[in-house]
Amino acid sequence: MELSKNYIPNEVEANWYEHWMAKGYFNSVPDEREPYTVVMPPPNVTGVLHMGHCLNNTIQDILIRRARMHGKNACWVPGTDHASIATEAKVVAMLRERGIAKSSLTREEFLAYAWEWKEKYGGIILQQLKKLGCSLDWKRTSFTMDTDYYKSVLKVFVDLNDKGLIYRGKRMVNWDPVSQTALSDEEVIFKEVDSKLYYVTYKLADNAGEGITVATTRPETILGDIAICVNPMDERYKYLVGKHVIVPVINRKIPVIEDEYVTTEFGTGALKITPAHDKNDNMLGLKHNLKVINTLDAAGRFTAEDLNDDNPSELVLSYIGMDRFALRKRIVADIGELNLIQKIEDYKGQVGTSERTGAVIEHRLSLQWFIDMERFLKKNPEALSSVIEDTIQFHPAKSKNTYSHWLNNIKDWCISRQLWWGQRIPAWYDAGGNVYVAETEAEAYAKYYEKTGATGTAQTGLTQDEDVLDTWFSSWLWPMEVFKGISHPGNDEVNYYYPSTTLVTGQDIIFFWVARMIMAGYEYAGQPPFKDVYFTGMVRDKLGRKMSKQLGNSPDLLGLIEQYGADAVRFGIMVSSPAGNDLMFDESALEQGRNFNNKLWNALKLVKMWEGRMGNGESSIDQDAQNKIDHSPFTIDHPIHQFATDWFANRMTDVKMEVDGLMKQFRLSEALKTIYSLIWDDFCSWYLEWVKPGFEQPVEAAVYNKTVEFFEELMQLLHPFMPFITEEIYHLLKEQPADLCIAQARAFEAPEPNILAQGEVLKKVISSLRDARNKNQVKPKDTIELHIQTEAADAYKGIENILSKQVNAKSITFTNQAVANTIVVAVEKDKFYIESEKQLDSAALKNDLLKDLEHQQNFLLSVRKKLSNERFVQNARPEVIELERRKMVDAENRIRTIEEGLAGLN
RNA sequence: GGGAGUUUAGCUCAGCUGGUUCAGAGCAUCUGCCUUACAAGCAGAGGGUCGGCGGUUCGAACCCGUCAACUCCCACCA
Repeated sequence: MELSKNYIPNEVEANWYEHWMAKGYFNSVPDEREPYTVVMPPPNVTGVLHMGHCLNNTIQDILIRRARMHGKNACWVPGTDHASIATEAKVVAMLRERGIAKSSLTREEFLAYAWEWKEKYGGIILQQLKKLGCSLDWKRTSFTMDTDYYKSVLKVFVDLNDKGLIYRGKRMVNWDPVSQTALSDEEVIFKEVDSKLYYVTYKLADNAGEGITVATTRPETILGDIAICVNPMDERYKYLVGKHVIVPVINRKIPVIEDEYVTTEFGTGALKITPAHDKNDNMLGLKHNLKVINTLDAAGRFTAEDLNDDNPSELVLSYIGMDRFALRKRIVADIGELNLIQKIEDYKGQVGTSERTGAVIEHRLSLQWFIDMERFLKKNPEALSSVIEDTIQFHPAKSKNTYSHWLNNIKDWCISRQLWWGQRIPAWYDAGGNVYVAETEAEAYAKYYEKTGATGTAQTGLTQDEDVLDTWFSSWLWPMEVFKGISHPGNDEVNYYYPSTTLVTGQDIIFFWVARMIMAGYEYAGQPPFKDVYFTGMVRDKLGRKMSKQLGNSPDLLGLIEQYGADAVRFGIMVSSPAGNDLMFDESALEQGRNFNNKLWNALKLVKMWEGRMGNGESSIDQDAQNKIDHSPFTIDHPIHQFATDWFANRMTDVKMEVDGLMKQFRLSEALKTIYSLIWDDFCSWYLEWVKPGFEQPVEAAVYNKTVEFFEELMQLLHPFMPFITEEIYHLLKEQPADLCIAQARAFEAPEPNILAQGEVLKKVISSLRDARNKNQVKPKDTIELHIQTEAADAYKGIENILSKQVNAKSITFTNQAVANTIVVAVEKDKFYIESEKQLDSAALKNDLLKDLEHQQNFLLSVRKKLSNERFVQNARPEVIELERRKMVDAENRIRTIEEGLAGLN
């Protein structure tokens, strides 16, 4: 079979994915094996695959594939989140494009459009994950508005309500005037903006010649002012307390009150109170029993509905319908006309914006549903302790701080949203305003009848709450409800798969999602939803900037997969991905991945070449010796390739152990790098070169078989990271009884340290000799004669053939003394003399040796100094001292060698 | 304002319990090679006062103090 020059991923990848799917490898059903469960953080149903998803899902796939290959029943559940605000916004935009206003539709009509949209575009992102190779159990694909899921959300709402953990109340909430809904505190993002601080004077009601000046960033709210507040300690304003002032433009008469809340240092020390539009003002308003005058409607436009008592002027009436920002400008101008603006300062302030729409949020007094978080936590103290005590392990652990800080300062969770797309709140109201919370309308009526004594079947008299629930109020049930643990509690699936094993998610949703899943887990399952949480950082561009549409710096992931192959993309993102830290994405990492693919491909080509010309002679590998604990391969009696195969077998085991350790610690990036280096350096650069037969020479059958076996194992080790090419090579290597995807890792014994050490010495000897050749301009093609001065000549005879091949020596001889006019190389205690036909530049050689000599002498000096330090000898551990002694001896030997070399140079 | 983190080669980062010749890797750079698996490659090399200062210790990239720079999270002094 002819293999192409380079590896071409595209076709291979699609075929393998199809094959795996056809074989049903990704489908999990409960069995006697230990489960390894991962629930995918459900992306927004409207989402498109981006680098963050790529990182996140690659990590999950690595964990899942590795678990699948290590005897676990691996189950990775895909799905999407209905994302009420984001999706509703998209649907509204789509309707607008079609010339349809949301307001012209009924709820049912709108939802029909929304579902239509969902069916059409929802789940594109899941399809894209297939391109990345994600081994998801597609049969389990879930959606947070699936019928059962929907019911489970209502069930939880009703349950929490029955338990008294939910309440409805008129509170100041974060209001998004664009999507016109309330938001939870977590959905508000504060941004620093340049704004102005306006100093506005309010004249005294009984003395227009005098006034009090306040500083405000929001002059448009002046029309809702109900008091001026000063600090009781503030001598400047003492005399004004109790008097009245006139609100500019609206001419409302309001009192000057006092409260310690006011800071004397800020602005003028006088604060205007607008209880309808500011959280703190609202708090003060409640405290001082002030009236609330609302001046903005749901869309953030001026409304005069509350101003009837003020007999608003034509001017004020002309503001009606004006947007808050336009109104600000207008009012500043109008107050300016009245000469009541003292000054305007530049001011940097924090402004809350909506996480979903970016709109500047308003504070708005409205009737909303809340969860009483403090009580919830009191009932479920494990939500905090499990993380602190590592029942749930966070990786990196530093996230524990963030987590516990949030829980310790928890605020009530506003769970109602003034939207249509989502789970409609299962609360019904009668004409008297009484509320009936029930899972179904029928049950609500039952309660209604019971309470009111009304009879009949006519089911009228109740109206359902118009609002839906916060998206996170459904996703916090995700790890349970994907196995129907809420809708069908105690079923076999949830019993088997829950708690899930590992959650992989972004640091940014630790409060939104992770914390709440943990809380729900304890409340509804009495168990944490997962054992480990791996937090990924944010993917940034190579300049460290966030990826954003505006900057145009977010790469087209599918394009990258097309260009480099999915394996290369996976490699690229993982190799540059330190756990828990942000990742600077650089396309050059993908190139590295592609090059790695190619390297693997070429190693395959080499091995396949041997297949055709395998020697039929006696094996030079003693198969039995592989199993014996006889690791003195430097011995002459051993066949010529014994050392190479023995060494690599041990080296591979060594790496497997290391990788096991790294994976346990979730150090995936390092695990990958370790495997990469095992394959590229140890396998390709060393092992294959060592056993590679000369040009057109046959290869020993035993070496060939060993090599194929090694190659298979390497593919197995790498498969979770780069599933496609490994499966491809695995099958091209030889006829396989099964697929790599489900191949089970073999048990292995700890490697033999001696042979590993010998391998390292051999590498070092080869590198040093090559370096010496290089430095002395001995061309690669020029052969040399190598003389070795060693006490272990026998040992070198076992690897003579490797050595001579690797340094292009036509002869190797052993000697007891320095060889004149040669290049001297010292490795450990052994000396190597390179004899070459090339004229040696003895001056340069001498120079190099002198430099080395100086370095060694300095080193020796420092070691001797250390050893002569009594306190060191007294305090240091014996092995440390022994080590220093050895260093000293080594250095002395080297110095002697160098001196001999110098002498030989005449 | 509070808290957490980071600072090691030109860049991105490892460096776990203070002690191997420990100052590392990848990328980039330089030198030499089109050597029949691979130029998307091979063989080598150079490059760092481990942010500054002080301390603990026989010994510090690592522990402590302090200063500096940067990052993130939390918190609406209008």
